Amino acid sequence: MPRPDRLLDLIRILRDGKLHRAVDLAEKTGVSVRTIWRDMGRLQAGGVPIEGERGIGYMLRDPVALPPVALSRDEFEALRLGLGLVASGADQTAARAAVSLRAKIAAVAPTILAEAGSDSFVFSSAEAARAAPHLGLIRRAIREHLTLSLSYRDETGTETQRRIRPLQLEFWGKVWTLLAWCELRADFRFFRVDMIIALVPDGGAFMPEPGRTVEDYLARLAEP
Amino acid sequence: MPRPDRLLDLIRILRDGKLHRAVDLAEKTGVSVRTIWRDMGRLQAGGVPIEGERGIGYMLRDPVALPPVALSRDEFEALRLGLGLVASGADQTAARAAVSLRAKIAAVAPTILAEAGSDSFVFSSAEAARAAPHLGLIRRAIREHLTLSLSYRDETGTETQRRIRPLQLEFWGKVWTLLAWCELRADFRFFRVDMIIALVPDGGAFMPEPGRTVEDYLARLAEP
DNA sequence: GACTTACCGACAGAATCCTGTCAGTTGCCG
DNA sequence: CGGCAACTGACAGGATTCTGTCGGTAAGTC
Repeated sequence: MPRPDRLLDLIRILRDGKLHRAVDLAEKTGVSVRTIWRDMGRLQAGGVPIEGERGIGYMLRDPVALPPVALSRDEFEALRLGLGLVASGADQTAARAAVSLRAKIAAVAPTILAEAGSDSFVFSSAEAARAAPHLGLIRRAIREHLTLSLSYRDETGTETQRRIRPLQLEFWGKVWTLLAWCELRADFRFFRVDMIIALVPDGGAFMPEPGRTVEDYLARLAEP
Repeated sequence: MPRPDRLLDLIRILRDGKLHRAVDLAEKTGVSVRTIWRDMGRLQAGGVPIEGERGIGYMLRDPVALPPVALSRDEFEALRLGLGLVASGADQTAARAAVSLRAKIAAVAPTILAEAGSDSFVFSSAEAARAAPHLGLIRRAIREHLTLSLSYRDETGTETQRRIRPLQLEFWGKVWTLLAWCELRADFRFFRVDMIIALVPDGGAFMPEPGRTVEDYLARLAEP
């Protein structure tokens, strides 16, 4: 298994919030304990809040990432105006939060925009931008157990058509991935949402079946 | 020059908005044209909006990145409340923008948060979070030509103290970098803002000097 | 103090990536 | 149609990264 895939699987395993020993993670992923230590170092350096303790093991503190949004100048002004209104409102908690958020937004506004006078922001991640049009449908399909017809271009450029049962959306700080049961391959598959060419409901729905749910996938990761 | 550094320099060169031929970029960076084509493919795959045209050359469409912000649940609610107020206000332009932004934010809210009920967002980029405390001071120093005393840990873990003249902040979708004139080395240097240990005004200021400005640095990149 | 587990650097070998070269195709412009 | 320049795949060689092994330290728990 290539390293990038293993790193993602390690995060998925750790997301259960439980304690894990390196020796167990090594066994699950088929590498040595030394490599797991290197991997953990790599993930921690990359910002994943993993806590390791000698004599104890590893645990993941719950990370939640808000992907960046694209704002037009009007939207940005509306945001500032709205926060101004809340900041001067009667609700003290909301007012303090609005002040705090306004300060944070001011702190991160991009230098290029501020100085170049550009009229619009763009996604910091092109992948998140490309994924955005599909997220709503995917969420609804997951919620309502709808099957979707997917036109997909994988990383080698190969295009395929398939019918999928969407199970779980994940955001990795830059790209969205969709865990789905793929009927073409009769197995779980991960799809980069930004690499979806077309995605439409195909009129079908599915009942969660034993062996084909998120829990089944995670159980597969969890088994020795 | 290692590839990652070359990729950043290519972006810096292309940011002038002018047309560039691969053969010229190759000459500037000391690699073959084939490598420049590979580099361009890599940058485009990574979301940098470079346009290449046969018989013409390369040009960069202006990218602007809004880095993600950290929001507490209260802040997120204040944001939604504020946008709600603006959306129902008299200013039609602001109202439409608020509606639009609210939809965008709803579209990108992370799955984990929405479903897990977590109480806080975190930066999607740990580097951006670590950089945040320094950005305000750096911007002011750039604007007001203040010298700063910098305590810095480089990528090998080595700590140094230096006096710098901040010139330009750049955001690369995950990390902030600061271009400065470094008085210790008497040359331009790039600093990862998230790797700054401490940064304080040292009471000094500087007048822009020939040979030590952003324009001088860019001119150095631009020369054959 | 023993046990448990994280963590590290050094080394050798395997695997992967990068680069330059080469021959070729593709598309824009005049 | 020719000139220009982007763009591609294949190949060989060099550079870099990854991995496992080994001997070791550090820290938490009981």
